[in-house]
Amino acid sequence: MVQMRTHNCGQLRLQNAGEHVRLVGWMENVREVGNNFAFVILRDFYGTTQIVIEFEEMMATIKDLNKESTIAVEGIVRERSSKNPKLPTGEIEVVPEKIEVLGRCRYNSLPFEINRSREADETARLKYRYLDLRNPEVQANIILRCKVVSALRAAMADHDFLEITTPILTASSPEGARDYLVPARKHPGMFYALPQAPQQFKQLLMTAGFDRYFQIAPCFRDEDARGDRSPGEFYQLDMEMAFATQEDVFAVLEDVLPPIFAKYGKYNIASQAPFRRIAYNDALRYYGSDKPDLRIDLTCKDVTDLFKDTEFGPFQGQTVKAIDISDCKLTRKQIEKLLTECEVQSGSKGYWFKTDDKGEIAGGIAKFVTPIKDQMASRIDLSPNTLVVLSAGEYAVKSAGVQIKTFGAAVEGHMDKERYEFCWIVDFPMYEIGDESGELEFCHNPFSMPSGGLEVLLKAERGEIDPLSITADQYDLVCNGVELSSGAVRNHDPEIMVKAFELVRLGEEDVKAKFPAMYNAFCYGAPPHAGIAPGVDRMVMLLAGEDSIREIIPFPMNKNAQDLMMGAPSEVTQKQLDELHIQITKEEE
RNA sequence: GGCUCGGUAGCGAAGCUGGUUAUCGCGUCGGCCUGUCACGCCGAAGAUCGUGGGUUCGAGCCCCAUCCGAGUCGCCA
Repeated sequence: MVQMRTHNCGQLRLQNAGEHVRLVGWMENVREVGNNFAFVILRDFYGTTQIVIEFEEMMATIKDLNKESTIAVEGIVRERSSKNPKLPTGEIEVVPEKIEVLGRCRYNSLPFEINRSREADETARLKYRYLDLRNPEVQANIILRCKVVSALRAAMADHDFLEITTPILTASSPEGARDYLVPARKHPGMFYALPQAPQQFKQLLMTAGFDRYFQIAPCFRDEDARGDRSPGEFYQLDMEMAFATQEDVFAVLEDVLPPIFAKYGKYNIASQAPFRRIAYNDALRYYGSDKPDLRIDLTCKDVTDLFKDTEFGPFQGQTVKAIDISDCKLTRKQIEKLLTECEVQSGSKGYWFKTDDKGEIAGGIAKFVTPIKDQMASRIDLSPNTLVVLSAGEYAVKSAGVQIKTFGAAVEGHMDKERYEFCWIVDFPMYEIGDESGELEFCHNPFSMPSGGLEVLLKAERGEIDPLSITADQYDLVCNGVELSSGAVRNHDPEIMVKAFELVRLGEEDVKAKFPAMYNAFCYGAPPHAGIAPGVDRMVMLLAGEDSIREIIPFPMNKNAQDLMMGAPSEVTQKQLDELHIQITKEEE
């Protein structure tokens, strides 16, 4: 009985010299040196090993093969006469007695070069993802993902969480994103939906008496993609705890995440527990964003009152925010280029001035700042060589947020990239005035417990407080400016639920109609519970230091939610459609 | 759907103010080379410049339309 292999390609060392071995793998490269002399690089999952071809007969076998064919090599391990210290197996080589072809690569030109696949056109990479993934660099991200998922599972189990799977075919939910629908064969005209998150199931598990639940949960949302958002499907570390508070949830993740970030992250410095808590309103006030990047030391200051009597048109009667950036060596041209970048992203114009070597105000809108220099200096740092970037108007806050991230990354000395900075954003508003309706609406989701419970809602109902001032026990986990996760203390009390709905002109019937299972379940005695669901893909993306979420997904779809490799979505047969009682109507031209 | 950027041999790029034979690197094929390791040297093949129309004596380059891709906004509790 012949073994497929005795060793892998990353394994052999000098002490193996003289052993008879059998290796298998892909023929990565052939370096011919002389007539009947060549080096073949054999690659498998574990590494590469050099094979020396010294005879005519074997040379013929090799020459007959295209690169990336799979072969088996049987032979003797030998100490190299010229070693390569850069390679783990660089001290040895294998002298083959027999070479066997296992899987012929039928093409002598590949859609891209394996070891440079990351530079190739993304469409080609996705279509030939199985070749792209042969690149050890690309493979490394998937390996990292596996390790991180295992570590998360182990850590959650350590904290006494049970992994419980929840249905993939479920009911369409009226809240949130667009659902993926699945026609029900046995129920003409009816549909299942793929879950946007196991939200309701996990809350029902709490109601059922499970104390700590988690799941590496697939979630499906039919929304457009982004660099950090995969279209269609993604994974969450979904968790929920019964009889728990916000701080209980924080404590679990503050315990689970830092060691994993420290061990698997590209950068090995990660903030430790407790993570900073920043109120939603403060996050906007100081960072212009509800997902601040705390690696950046810049904050924005309100200078609206200083420009009360300004002659500068764009600032007249507007909110004005300023960001002071010390020790800035950017030229005028560079500053304006960055400002333009910010404008594209935030959709509103930015302004600037700076202080020169002597601390005099110069450049940009200097003319309008000089008269109020002293007041300005009491508000922000105006020491020499400080750049001040400003934004004004309705979107001043958001614009300032973009400016902080852009200039923070561009101006030297204001951002330590090589670390992971976590923070909790807390005290989210419960309600907001809807853009379209102009009326009070839920700000995020209606499952969250309003801080202060029923009492607060009643006060708002009686007009004693502004409903917009009500906050929810809801929180986001943010890392390096990336929203990793949203969570909340849930509203487990049917009475408070109905009252919360009444404030947005809905009532008990709406709650029952929208969330029948949960509403009914909560009427049988529910535990107070809280949870969160960090995005696994985004976490791995941060750990790998990648900018595109597709780099850490084994088989990603493209921006248009197509799987180019499998050819999905695709048309189906008429028979399939008939069974599902589905008729296709052609879109009119 | 809006905006921005892009599409040039199998792959990655260059291509000036429109000018005659469209460059360069990698890969492929052939030759040389017995210690390479991103091997080296010599040579060759390989391009409807995304597509369609227009301007022009002349278009990879300018104009119009259109397709495809990426980023971003909308959207995503």
